[in-house]
Amino acid sequence: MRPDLPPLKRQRRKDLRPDEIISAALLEFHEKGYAATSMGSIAARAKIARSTVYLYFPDKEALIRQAFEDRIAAIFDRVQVDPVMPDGDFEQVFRAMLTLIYTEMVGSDAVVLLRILIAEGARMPGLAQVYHETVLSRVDAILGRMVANGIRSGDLRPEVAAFDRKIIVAPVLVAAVWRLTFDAFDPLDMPRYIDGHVDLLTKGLFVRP
Amino acid sequence: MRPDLPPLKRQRRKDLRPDEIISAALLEFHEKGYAATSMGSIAARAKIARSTVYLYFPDKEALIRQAFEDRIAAIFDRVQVDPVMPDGDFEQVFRAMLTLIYTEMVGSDAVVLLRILIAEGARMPGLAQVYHETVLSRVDAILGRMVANGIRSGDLRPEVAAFDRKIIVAPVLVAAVWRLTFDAFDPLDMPRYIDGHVDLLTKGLFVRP
DNA sequence: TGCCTTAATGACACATATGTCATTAACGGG
DNA sequence: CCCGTTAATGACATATGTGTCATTAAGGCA
Repeated sequence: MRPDLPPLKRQRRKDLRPDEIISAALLEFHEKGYAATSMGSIAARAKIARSTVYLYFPDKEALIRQAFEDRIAAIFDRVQVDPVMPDGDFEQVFRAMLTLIYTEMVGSDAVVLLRILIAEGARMPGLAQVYHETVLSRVDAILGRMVANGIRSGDLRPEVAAFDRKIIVAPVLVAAVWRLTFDAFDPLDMPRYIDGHVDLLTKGLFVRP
Repeated sequence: MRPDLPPLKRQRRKDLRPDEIISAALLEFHEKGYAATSMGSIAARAKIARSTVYLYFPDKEALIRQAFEDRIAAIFDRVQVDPVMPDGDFEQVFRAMLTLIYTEMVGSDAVVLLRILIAEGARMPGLAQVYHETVLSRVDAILGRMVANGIRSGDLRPEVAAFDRKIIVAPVLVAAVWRLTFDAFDPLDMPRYIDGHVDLLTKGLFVRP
């Protein structure tokens, strides 16, 4: 807890408010869950009056909506800037891609969004659809291109083209969920986990017949 | 909506109440989520007065606790009765095991429990721990034995022993989450999904070098 | 049949959340 | 420096939920 910073000017403050509120909200959501979080506790966390929140967001759903848009956009910005996909060995390509997804998704504070999506997605179809369009289908498209390249270059088995590609990245989601739910009493060894994931992808479980 | 059945006797009714209430609760949880569901709506769904619920469960958490115990036990009962694990081809073993898990977990109405666990697990450590002990570690142990057998028989690569075995079944969890959240506008082709999963496990993505 | 046990109910007191609005006071321009 | 603008506030009216308890009535039993 750092000491109070010198107060900002009024106009500047107003510009920053929405983001301050969203950050406070995400912390609250993380601790209590979306449904169980009240506008009051969000305001308290942001150190403003409850009614002030309503100056910026009509209600809690608008708030979570904005949070999704902002944070997802931020992730894609970061990834876009730094698309380190080595050209060479296909195993390296997979490892790089997965490591990127692991750190961006599992590491960042945006995991809360994933939990909210799973918990409330069915009740907020808009959210689920936006997430599907902006994240999942994009990731799937990228994976699709990678797989196509791999098959063309002869590195990947042609049958892989028929895969539901969710299978390929499924362990990432499980890692995220695990950290949210079970990490306290059964922590995940991330490097080992990633190694296993890459190894499974490249070689499968079986000895060559 | 079937017509009202003849009312049961008083004593018999009392015995059945807890289960009736749990069923009603699971339906409500499914529709509105755990946190957003009130005791009132559960009672309404079960067609009893709200105060009657308190006759059987002290509060909502006790209710969800009981629901977990009952339904998980039921699943294990069903599986125990019918442990069809073919001895022969190891690919068949995996396919049988995965199909069983897929139908029991993804198919059954107990998926709601998974969603609740993800959504509220961090706030209800008891739940998460019970689930971890009764389901996850058991499944992991079974998988561990299968893998050990496979390595001994020479079917599986020895490196697989070092895997975090969550990786092997991760696609199951993703399928469950997908159906809860995105199935409405991007339905999952389950047979194709399972095929892909088995194929990935047995052969990996790569052509043999 | 008619009493007695007890499952079930409805009402009460209390707590917490929401959304609105008149009022306040901090800033920034003239 | 002071006044007008407006970001921020606190209080109000309303709604929804919780847990308890005295009362009711359904049904088992003599």
